[in-house]
Amino acid sequence: MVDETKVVENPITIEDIARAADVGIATVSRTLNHPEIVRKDTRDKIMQVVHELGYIRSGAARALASKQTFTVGAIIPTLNNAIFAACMENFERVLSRANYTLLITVTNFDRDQETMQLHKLLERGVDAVLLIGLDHSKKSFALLEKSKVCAVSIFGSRQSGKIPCIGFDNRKASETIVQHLVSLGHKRIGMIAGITRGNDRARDRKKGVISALEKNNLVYHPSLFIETRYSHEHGRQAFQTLYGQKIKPSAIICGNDVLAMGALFEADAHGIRIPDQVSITGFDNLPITEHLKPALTTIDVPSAAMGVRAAEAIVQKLKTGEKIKSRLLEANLLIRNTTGPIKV
Amino acid sequence: MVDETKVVENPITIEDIARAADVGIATVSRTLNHPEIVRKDTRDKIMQVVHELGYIRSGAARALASKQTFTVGAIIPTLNNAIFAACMENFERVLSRANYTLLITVTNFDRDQETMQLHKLLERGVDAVLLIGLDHSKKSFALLEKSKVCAVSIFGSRQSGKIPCIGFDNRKASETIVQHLVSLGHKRIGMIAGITRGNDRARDRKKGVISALEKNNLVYHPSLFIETRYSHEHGRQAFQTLYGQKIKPSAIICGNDVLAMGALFEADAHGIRIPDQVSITGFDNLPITEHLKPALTTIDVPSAAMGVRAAEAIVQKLKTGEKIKSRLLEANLLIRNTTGPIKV
DNA sequence: TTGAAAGCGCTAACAG
DNA sequence: CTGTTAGCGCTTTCAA
Repeated sequence: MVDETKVVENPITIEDIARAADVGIATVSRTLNHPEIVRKDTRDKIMQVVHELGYIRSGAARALASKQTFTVGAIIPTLNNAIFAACMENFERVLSRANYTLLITVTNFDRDQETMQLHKLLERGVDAVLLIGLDHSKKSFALLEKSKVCAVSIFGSRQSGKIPCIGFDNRKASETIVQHLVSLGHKRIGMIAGITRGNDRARDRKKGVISALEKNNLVYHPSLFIETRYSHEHGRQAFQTLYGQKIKPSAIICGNDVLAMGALFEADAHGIRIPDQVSITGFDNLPITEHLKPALTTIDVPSAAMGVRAAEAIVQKLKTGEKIKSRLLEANLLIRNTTGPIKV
Repeated sequence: MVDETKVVENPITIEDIARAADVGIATVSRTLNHPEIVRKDTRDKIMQVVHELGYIRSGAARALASKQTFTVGAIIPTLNNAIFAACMENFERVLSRANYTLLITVTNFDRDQETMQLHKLLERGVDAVLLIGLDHSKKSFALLEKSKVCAVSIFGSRQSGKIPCIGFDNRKASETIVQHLVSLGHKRIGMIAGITRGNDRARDRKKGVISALEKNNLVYHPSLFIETRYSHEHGRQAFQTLYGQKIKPSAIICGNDVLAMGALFEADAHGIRIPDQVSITGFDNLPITEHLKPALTTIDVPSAAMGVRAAEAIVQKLKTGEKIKSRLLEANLLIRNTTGPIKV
């Protein structure tokens, strides 16, 4: 704790302002928090002093006295996927406008990590927490319940009873993909899924594919279903594995766009024509996918909307106490050029 | 402030622990902060109670009493560019391991916005601040100076005297690109630059190109230099503009990879062969660029390294008071397949 | 409208 | 090694 730099970080306090403006500290506090209940001239005088002295309020003291930090925590798997980054960007923007600051922590898809992060956020006194999906550790749920902190989940499908969820139906979206493929005549369908353990979104996407397969009386070939981490490289590798099978799938559904792009790249590298030889689908609709050639058929996940809605709901709740309602947004299939009729 | 939900957020306090463990509150505080100076059995007893009661420390009270929040703020232009997202991911990881939490705010390349965000972070009592580049408002610098908060800048080139900078030489990197192009015989070189106003990185990259052009006795055609926002769409558009000129450039240098990809997409859409008809270069080395076909020639910006180094330096400084040294990291040219010899 | 004063929950001397 | 106590800077009754 030896540190000459942190001496008197922000020496000037509300008392200094009060003294300089010749008023009581309560009045200063009031003009800062509820200007309308302070007479205009005292208020003006105070604000002038505030600016002159470059006063910066102590959030810590404020939080301690008021039990509010004007801070919201988000616990996300990673920032390395544009889908989360975009979502956070919007989430932050809305929060920021309402004067909240965003605390971000990353779990790297590890639930225990998530629990620890949640604990830390709670210590920091966040007024609300944003979580991804519904798959959380018992301890996390216990913490949420005990702390009674305002919590919202996004990206998830189910209307979990535990915390309100502003998401979309991952499973249904997957089924839409299968339906589309089936309508093109595909029968032997494979999948490059994300790791489903501890990830309800990945699991729902996979389940959706399997159930839609069965609904269409198509056989589900476990050997054509690979689970792998989200990266271009893993997508490429998985594609190679699938396409290396004696009986190749005519269509490959990918758990997200990153995986799909990996598959596309690998196909391209081997001169495999898409969609003539294999159809490929993604999931997320990353901005770049529409520019690819062929443009990726994918699910348009409402990531920005979820970020915005979640932030709005949180701000609303924090301001008025209005309960947050779960809500399912649209996630539509975008048919582009990586899927096509099966060739006989 | 009417809100039945925020009643008794975390009712249990250090006093409850002290009482339940039959010790003084100071001892509880000690076992939580400096366990080594507490006798093992009292410590154990206390920790047991802590876990039993699910005690969560009040960061606000801690901060108020100790003048430390264990919180670091980052002010970045956007999360929508993978280069920043990746950098933040690494920054957060290192901070998190040292028990710091990351506060992220986004400016959307607006300096006034940045100043406001900085002010907010300072109110929140961040122990340190991360900034992008060296181009900040006077007010921002004043705030930094006055608050004496630990600040670090990344992505910048210059060894600014104001705040330590862990970056790389944007200008030199640009010159390398020109050099490469010149060695391939290119003479008529254009550029799709980012908006340089309020953005020293974009400015340095552009300056580097211009000065290298002059060094090589090539003429700088202002009409071949476009400044535009960072997006695929703007890249495409700018490419179209440049390639629509009566005398087309034989090489186009892009201010970042997003712009370069836009150019690539647009060229592709018009059947313009890269690099046969035009050479194109990027800047950043986004993960996807190596998978593109043709793979993008670009500058390998050490974004992850900057995130890690900055976080390490901050943690070090906060722990030991050790001053943060500015440092320039390597940013090398990656010659891939979007650049080739000029055809006569 | 304003001021005085009582905490908010914790850390860090200080004394034992 | 442990307990007592004085704040940290602010919000918020409660009176005036």
